[in-house]
Amino acid sequence: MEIKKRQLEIIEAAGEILTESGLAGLTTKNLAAKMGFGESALYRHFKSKEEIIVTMLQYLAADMDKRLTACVAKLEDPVEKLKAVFNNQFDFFEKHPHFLIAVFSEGLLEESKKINTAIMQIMATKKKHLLPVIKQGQQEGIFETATSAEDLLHILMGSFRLHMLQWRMTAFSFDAKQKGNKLMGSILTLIKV
Amino acid sequence: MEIKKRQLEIIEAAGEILTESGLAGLTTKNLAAKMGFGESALYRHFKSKEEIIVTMLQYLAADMDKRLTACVAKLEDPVEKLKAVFNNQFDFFEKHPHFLIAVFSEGLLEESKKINTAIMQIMATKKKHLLPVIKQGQQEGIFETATSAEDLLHILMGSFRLHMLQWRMTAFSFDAKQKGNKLMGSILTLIKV
DNA sequence: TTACTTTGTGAGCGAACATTCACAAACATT
DNA sequence: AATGTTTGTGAATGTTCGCTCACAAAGTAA
Repeated sequence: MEIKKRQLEIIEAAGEILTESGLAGLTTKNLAAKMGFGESALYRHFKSKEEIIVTMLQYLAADMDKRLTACVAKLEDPVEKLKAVFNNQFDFFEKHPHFLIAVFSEGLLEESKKINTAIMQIMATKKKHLLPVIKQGQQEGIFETATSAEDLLHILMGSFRLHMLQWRMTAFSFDAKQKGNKLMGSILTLIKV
Repeated sequence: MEIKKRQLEIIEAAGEILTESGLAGLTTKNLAAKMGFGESALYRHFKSKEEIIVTMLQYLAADMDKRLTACVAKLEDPVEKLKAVFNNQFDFFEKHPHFLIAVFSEGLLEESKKINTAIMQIMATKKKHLLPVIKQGQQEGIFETATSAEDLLHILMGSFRLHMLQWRMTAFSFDAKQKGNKLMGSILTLIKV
């Protein structure tokens, strides 16, 4: 799946609309207006609105996969790895807040089968990177073993998601990176033995 | 705000549609069909579709407020209080899974100002009940004080929300109450001194 | 210059949307 | 039996939706 330059621009515009006006705001009319051309031009680059959304979610999953892989590879300590992963996420969303849809894609659930699959893929990608790190930490005796690795992951991801949601709901009115790193630091302290 | 019997039936039908078909599925046509009458009859009970959604969210907030108040009142121990609160929530959503929209209402964000306000109210209600209990636990030396009460609340609520999301995304395929109580128990153990 | 591909335009399609309105049962009150 | 209120019907409203199509610039390659 290669994404062309113009396609990426459209995807970014779609993300902006979703974040600032919700799903109801994402119409072909609005999207074309934001791109500065007519509605029909959209169909030169995508064959349907559904394809635009699916491509966006797939792009986000692939991008996250790349970022998190690089993030985890260069460190040894599990705690540092986790901190690096979340810091990377905060960085990304601070730079591209319109892609917060990647975190709140539940709003798109049940729109179509393909979209559902793409949403699942994003969550699976995150899990793929974090779970091994947590298990590593448990094996090295750094993290609590009374709670399963899955539950620890659940706590981390749930807290991260709620943090991002509050950031958006307050119209990005606080420093998501600083507050987020502090929060994730607290959690890591809690789950350390 | 008094809700009539027929209005409540409509609200429940709307919740069912939202949970099983998403926001796009909630049309006046579908809603009327589920109620077994024509579209125009809806407007005997509500003056707009927006009013239906807002009333639903307000009803959920009020109902939750009542339930959680009763829940917290009859217990002393903060740990037991929290367990009771979450157990009550699991019970409610097991009985009324179509009202899961109360937890995932972010999907409705930015649909309208009134809807946004109603969503905020639901989150504020939860917070109102849980935060004092956590603070009480900290004062009594039961919960960790290295992490702020707000952060502890954040972890609890974030984990709860993700749990409910996974339950829905897997089509209610596991026992949300049993698994949820286990998860919340783990978290409570983590934050105990 | 010619020919081809890419990317745009603008009018227009049928379908679905929320909402309204004149009207009719059903029901309760007198 | 007569009257008034609730709650339904079914057709129709205008609007917006995603999408198509015949056509035209603009860019590329021979």
